[in-house]
Amino acid sequence: MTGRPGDLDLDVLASVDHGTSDPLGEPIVSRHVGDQVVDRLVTAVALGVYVPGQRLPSERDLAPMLGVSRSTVRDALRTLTDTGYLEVRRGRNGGYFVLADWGPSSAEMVRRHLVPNWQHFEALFDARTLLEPLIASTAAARRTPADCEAITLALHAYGDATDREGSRQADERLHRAVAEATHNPVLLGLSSRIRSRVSLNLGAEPYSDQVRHSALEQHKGLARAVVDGDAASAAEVAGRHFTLSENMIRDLVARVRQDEEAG
Amino acid sequence: MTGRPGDLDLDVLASVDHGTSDPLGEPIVSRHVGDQVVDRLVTAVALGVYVPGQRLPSERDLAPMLGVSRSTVRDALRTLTDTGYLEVRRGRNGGYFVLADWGPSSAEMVRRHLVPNWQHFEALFDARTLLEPLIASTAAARRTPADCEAITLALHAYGDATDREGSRQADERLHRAVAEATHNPVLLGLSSRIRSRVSLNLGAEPYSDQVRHSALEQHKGLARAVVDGDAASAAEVAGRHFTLSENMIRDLVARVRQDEEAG
DNA sequence: TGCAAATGGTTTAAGGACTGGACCTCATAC
DNA sequence: GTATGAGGTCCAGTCCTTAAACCATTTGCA
Repeated sequence: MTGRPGDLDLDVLASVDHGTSDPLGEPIVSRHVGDQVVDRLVTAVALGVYVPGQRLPSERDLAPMLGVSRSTVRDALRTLTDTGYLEVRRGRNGGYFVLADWGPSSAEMVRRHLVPNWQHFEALFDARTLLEPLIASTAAARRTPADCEAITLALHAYGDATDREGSRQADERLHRAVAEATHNPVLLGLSSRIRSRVSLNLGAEPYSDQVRHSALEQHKGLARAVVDGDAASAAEVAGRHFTLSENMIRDLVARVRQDEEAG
Repeated sequence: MTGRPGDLDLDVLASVDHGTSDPLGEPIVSRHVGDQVVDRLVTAVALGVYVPGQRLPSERDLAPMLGVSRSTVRDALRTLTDTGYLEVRRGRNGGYFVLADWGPSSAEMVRRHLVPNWQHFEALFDARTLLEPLIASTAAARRTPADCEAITLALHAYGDATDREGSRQADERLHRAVAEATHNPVLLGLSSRIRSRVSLNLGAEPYSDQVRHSALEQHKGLARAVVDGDAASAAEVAGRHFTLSENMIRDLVARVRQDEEAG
């Protein structure tokens, strides 16, 4: 998040990575409060807390929510507006609105974010494909009746979703419900952060009726396995689910790269 | 790391946790550069990069290493000295020296850090007991000849270690070598951070000849399984290994708590 | 029709964190 | 005994952040 506008998020994994090699050695980058606000807002949108077209809370409301001054919030919102992620309207009923087009398959997005950081994403997807099965099986082993209810509700919401936005929100909600069933805050945070990292740079994963259909099936399978307490099956389904999504993104990037070489 | 001296590290998991619940809502805490320097230094010692009695690099050397000004480094070193983690000597051949006693079973340490944050540790140990088997089995599946060599060397170093400090360093090295064999930076960072979080608040895990003996056996088993490419066995050994260490710490805290109630 | 309200936009003063550099003090190796 | 390599002190300047007051624009509603 350090950097010129139009260049958000080169430090993919900054929060997940770092500390990897020896503790000294790597220079310290100061995390300005302003940058952190930008991060939070982007994450909120990435996770579907605010959907395209929706109005964010007003500057005066966000400031206390985030525990920073209004000026700082303004800076962050300004950055996001300049970058083209938000639109600002003045006057009563004005505010900052999430723009629709920082979406998924925009080839521009892929070219700007995915391709240059592809090795980060390789690592991220790989980790996800390893971690999510663990989370799923742990959830299956530990779920309570309340968890089962939440998972079931989320699953139904996913079935009911009609558009991409709805699907994304429901997807987030379901996976979150599963992660919550592990009753371990570390795993929950991990899963949540990985998911936001992914969707944050993708807007959303590739989407089509066919994809949605198989995702729905997998989600059903995942939910059932967790609710049934079948850890092995939960892990297996989760593995397939995230491998599928990994492959789709791989294809997407490959296509864009081909276009790049061709054009 | 925000806080009065003598109270380092109340935010266990801050880097592993956070982002858990909704992205807004939680107030932003500014991560001063100075605090980050403290973090790095503590981590470095926790991971055994600098051992008790050893001299840290001079202020003037640390500044460029960490990419901050000397004044900032001084602040951090000052904090650590005030807290009793470092000792400072002036004059030629002076410098900051790691003190011996912010070690392990110091009941004071346990009382001050472990007990008040016990729920964090529960979560942390739980996560570790879940994640390390995954890391071990992944390592077993992906290890290269070079990895095997590193693991074998680390194992020998562990066998050769005679004192607690040596054991700790060798332990760190072995587990790191295993994590490296996953060839996934996310997992490596995760494992590394969890380990530093643990040893950072413990100084070291409980230690005795008997413990050392069974740990050595487990380390041998782990190394063999990874080198042999036996993923299932690697996971199983890792699970037992970290469960053991979890239980030892649980006992330690239980004892201190009893003393507290009794005394 | 016009005023009140809600929202973004602007300005300013003050405090704090960091930087960078100059200079001082201390202990010891040579 | 002195040069050297450490920490200790001070300071001017920059940038970030806060806090608070006030301006400008739109819209709902009386």
